[in-house]
Amino acid sequence: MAYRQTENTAKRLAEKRARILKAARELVADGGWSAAQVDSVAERAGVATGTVYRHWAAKAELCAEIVATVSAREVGIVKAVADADGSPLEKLEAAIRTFASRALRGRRLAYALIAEPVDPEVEMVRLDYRARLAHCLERILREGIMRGTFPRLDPAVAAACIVGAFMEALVGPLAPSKGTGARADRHLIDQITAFCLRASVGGEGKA
Amino acid sequence: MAYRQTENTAKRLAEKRARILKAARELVADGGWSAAQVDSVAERAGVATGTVYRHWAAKAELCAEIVATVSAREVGIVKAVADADGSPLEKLEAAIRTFASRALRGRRLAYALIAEPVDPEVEMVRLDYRARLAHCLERILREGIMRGTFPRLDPAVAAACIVGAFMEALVGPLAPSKGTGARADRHLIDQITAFCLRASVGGEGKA
DNA sequence: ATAAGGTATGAACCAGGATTCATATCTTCA
DNA sequence: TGAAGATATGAATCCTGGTTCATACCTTAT
Repeated sequence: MAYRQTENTAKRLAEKRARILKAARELVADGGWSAAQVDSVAERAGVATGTVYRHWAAKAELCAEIVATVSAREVGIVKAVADADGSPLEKLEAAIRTFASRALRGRRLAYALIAEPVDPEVEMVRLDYRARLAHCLERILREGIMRGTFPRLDPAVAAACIVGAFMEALVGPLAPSKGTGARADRHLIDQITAFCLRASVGGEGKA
Repeated sequence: MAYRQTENTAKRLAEKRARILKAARELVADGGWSAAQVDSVAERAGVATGTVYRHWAAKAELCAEIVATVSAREVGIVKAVADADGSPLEKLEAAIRTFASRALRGRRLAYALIAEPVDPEVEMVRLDYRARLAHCLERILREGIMRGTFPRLDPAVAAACIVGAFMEALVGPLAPSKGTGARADRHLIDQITAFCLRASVGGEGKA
């Protein structure tokens, strides 16, 4: 035997992988999925086209990983909110506000992750994203129902409704080309939050 | 001159066009967009591939027309509800219930229209669909706000939220392969409706 | 009946982007 | 240093569906 992958090599490999992933994410983040062609990704990452296939068996897997990575981050943040102390009401509000304001910051990427057409394999990861998000909210809702803060609603359905509500209300303003200001963003976030809280609380929401 | 399109010919043309459109719609309705390849559509309609291009300049236009047609029907129904007599609250409830139950009937088609990936050009028509739907709801909300039934919410945002809420809550159960029963459907519709009403009314909703 | 001009056909063509793979380069280790 | 094994390269290839177009067929009006 005259070669055995050394630790260093492994590290270099990993770095290259990360570089490619990052390049792809950046391309998506400012040109949407269609900007992330394998050739462009490779070029931006400074590697040859074929190299990409040394790390992912197919482009769809690379894309799926992007969605998974980014969404894991977002879900993590929302989850942290859900796990923090505070009343269910406060947590619900914080979760929604946090998600919405982050989405409005990284508009193009958020749009790609939330609404832009992708191929089915990637779509599945996206659905999973929503499901995870909904799951976080569902936990908050359950807690609130037990404590009597929220009425007897089906927490699974309500959670899905909340996710849908803020994503849909966000999509328009997120859409590439639709420019908006900080003022409008704030208003939007307030309205979305208020809507979801009213829906969950059933009255005592801040209207 | 030895030929001028006669009334009869025009009618035949129109019929053929309709046949193609119908074939395409049916294919989408049970296999989703990917089942509606030009060749398959043509075959099902009993015409040659090229004939399709005599009626639409590109496939995307055909697809767009399908979305436009079907969604116009749905929007029409919701609009009728919005225009009927009744309190804003009743109308809002009726609109949501109607939409949801119809979607659950034509599951595959509804899924294709609501959630399945399509190419950008068609996507625009889909967004338009949602916008129209939102518009109907917005009118109801405005009326309710004026009458004091609903709190001071931004009707545009709230309408988007409602559309998003019910579509998202519907998508899971609509997804091809996910089988569900009439009982579950009813429960889902009730929950979605209750959610949206609470969000709009802010208290006196039926919980 | 037939010329003139629509309409239909479907096999061939094409575009665009994902994949491959023979070749070159780089790493390790005796 | 050099053989053996890994990795990287990127031009060539493949694939999938949409689109075209030369040809054949139908209608109409004389």
